[in-house]
Amino acid sequence: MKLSLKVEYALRVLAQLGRYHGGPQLAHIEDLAEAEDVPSNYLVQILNELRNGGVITSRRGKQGGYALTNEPEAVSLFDVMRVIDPGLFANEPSRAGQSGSLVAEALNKIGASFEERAKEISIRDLMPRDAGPMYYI
Amino acid sequence: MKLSLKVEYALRVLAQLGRYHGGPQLAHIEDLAEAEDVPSNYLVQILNELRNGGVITSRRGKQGGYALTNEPEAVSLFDVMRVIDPGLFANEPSRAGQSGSLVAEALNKIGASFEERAKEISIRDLMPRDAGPMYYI
DNA sequence: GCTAAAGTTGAGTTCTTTACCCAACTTTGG
DNA sequence: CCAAAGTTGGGTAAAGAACTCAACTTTAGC
Repeated sequence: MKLSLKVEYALRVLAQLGRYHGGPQLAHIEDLAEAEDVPSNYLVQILNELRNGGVITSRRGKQGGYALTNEPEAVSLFDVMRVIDPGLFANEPSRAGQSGSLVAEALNKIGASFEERAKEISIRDLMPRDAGPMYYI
Repeated sequence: MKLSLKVEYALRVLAQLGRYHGGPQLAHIEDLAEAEDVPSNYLVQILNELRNGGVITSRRGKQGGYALTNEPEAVSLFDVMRVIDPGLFANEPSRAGQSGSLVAEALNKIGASFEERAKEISIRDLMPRDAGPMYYI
């Protein structure tokens, strides 16, 4: 399942934001980058897309940072992938050639079950079970 | 489900070879390319990989051509994808970062159901139901 | 109001992969 | 022997992936 690094990065970072969820502090780019081992310069782009996609919110300035928009259990991997890698779900296979339509139909079936599965897993599932919300005192 | 054109081409051509299956004639590159609307220069490569992967057999010289190695119902889309686009199933997601392993686990689950579905569909499913074997008299 | 710490924006870069093309070679039936 | 087929290996243009960088804006707190 050739998924892009970008998607992996996004999911790891969202899992990390999940740990911050419920706590009083916003997460900083540099902290996220370090905790999840993602190049911070690249992470900037990813966080931007997640914000434009409504998955996270941000605050500028001192005491700024990032947070999940919704509860971790309300955000599926599908939601994230749709924002980060839209081509993953958008593109229809071509129906050219004599067998084009039957092939397209078969590939769509596979794609549908992929999509379905991605909808069943949430950001909550990427967080350690035992950990409650993280408070930094 | 971002699948490569190459995979689509391969499936269309195999569907076409399915139509030849049971008949006395071998399929020629040019005929396959035209029937399934695949660039013949590129198709050469694809057929080569399918042969090296054991999915099809070939004969050289005059009266040469290509044919399926096995019955169409015995070849799954998974078998084809594994040969044409090995990276699709081979690569493990990285476990770096604090959330790496949970993310990898989740992505593997999605990958597994993708793989499973691909195994359930065969070349036979890409052929028109009503058509028996094609005989060219 | 300054200032330093944050996020914001947009452009640029390097590397790999994809989707091809082409020419020279080998095999084989008639 | 020769023409029609597959075989092999090289090459290439365009796109995408994975970053990097610099200049800008916002905001808390003194």
